[in-house]
Amino acid sequence: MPHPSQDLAPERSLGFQVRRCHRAFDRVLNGHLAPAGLSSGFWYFLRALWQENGATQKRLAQLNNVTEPTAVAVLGAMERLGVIRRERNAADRRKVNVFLTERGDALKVELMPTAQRINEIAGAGIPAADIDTCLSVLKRMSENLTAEAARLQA
Amino acid sequence: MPHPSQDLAPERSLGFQVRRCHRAFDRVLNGHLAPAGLSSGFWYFLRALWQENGATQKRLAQLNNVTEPTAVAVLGAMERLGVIRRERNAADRRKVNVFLTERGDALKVELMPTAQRINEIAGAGIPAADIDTCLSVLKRMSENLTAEAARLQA
DNA sequence: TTGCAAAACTTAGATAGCGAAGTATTTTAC
DNA sequence: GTAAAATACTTCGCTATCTAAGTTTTGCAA
Repeated sequence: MPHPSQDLAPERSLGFQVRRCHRAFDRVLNGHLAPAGLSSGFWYFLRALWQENGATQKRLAQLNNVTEPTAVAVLGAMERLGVIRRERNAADRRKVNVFLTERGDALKVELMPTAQRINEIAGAGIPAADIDTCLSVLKRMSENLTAEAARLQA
Repeated sequence: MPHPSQDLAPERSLGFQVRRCHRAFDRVLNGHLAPAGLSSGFWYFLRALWQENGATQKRLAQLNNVTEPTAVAVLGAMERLGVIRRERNAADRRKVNVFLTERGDALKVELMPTAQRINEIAGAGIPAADIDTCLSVLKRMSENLTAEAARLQA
């Protein structure tokens, strides 16, 4: 029987620490993006588009690990701001392809160094091997939990 | 000079993997709580109250790593649902102490095993030593980023 | 002792995320 | 060749989160 206090210790809880770390990343990302008039939600879609310009909304949602309604909302805001352009696919009219505008493309040069800097700040003073371990644990946990979410759905 | 594709690889990005993992945790937590009529936002406040029943809202926000307006919103919903009770502090009338109701207290028995189960699912197949490393890296990153957020503020 | 600063909470308005349900288009199956 | 199923997107309504600004209460200092 574990000691009662262990049951509750958030320090030892993966869920708690992941959430806490996510909130910290999000705050810093927003803090760096706000001066440019951007919000953290844009970042992940921009990165996906720098890799796959012209991707469909569904594809972008997948790359980004968000649902389609979220993608619709964020991409709508991005379109209104003029960083992307949406184009109905001629061959399959169910699809919408998303393209960066000139302005959206230009943000890459501006934002990539910022993102790298944030990752550097986050990892400051941590051995590279430990960071690699952490990355692979996070990846495996995401997979485990995604499988569980699918199981719950069914 | 790193290879261009490395710049963008989300797999290697701490921010990306933390966010992805957080979303996965949140989905599974919601999936387990929804049948009980609860949402994931309640969980962290309930756990804090199981440890410090009667804490002030400010204290709960700190334990939970959220801002005070967030605490107000979530605790308001919890009060409407009848799992907590708010009481103006007599000695210092600026403070509001938050207490679990009988119902809120009873949720502990129901929910703690669920939370432990979710952490077990997340960590399935991962060596304990790697999980410990991950936990300490996450903690350190949170600290690094919180310091940076404070620096940005100033 | 009064007046100003700090503390704790609240309100207002915004963004990001979700599930459920709806629409239009394409594919599949008979 | 048409009906049903699947796909891609959208809409709707909700929760959680933030920042900025406002209120009330307390404490400190001239």
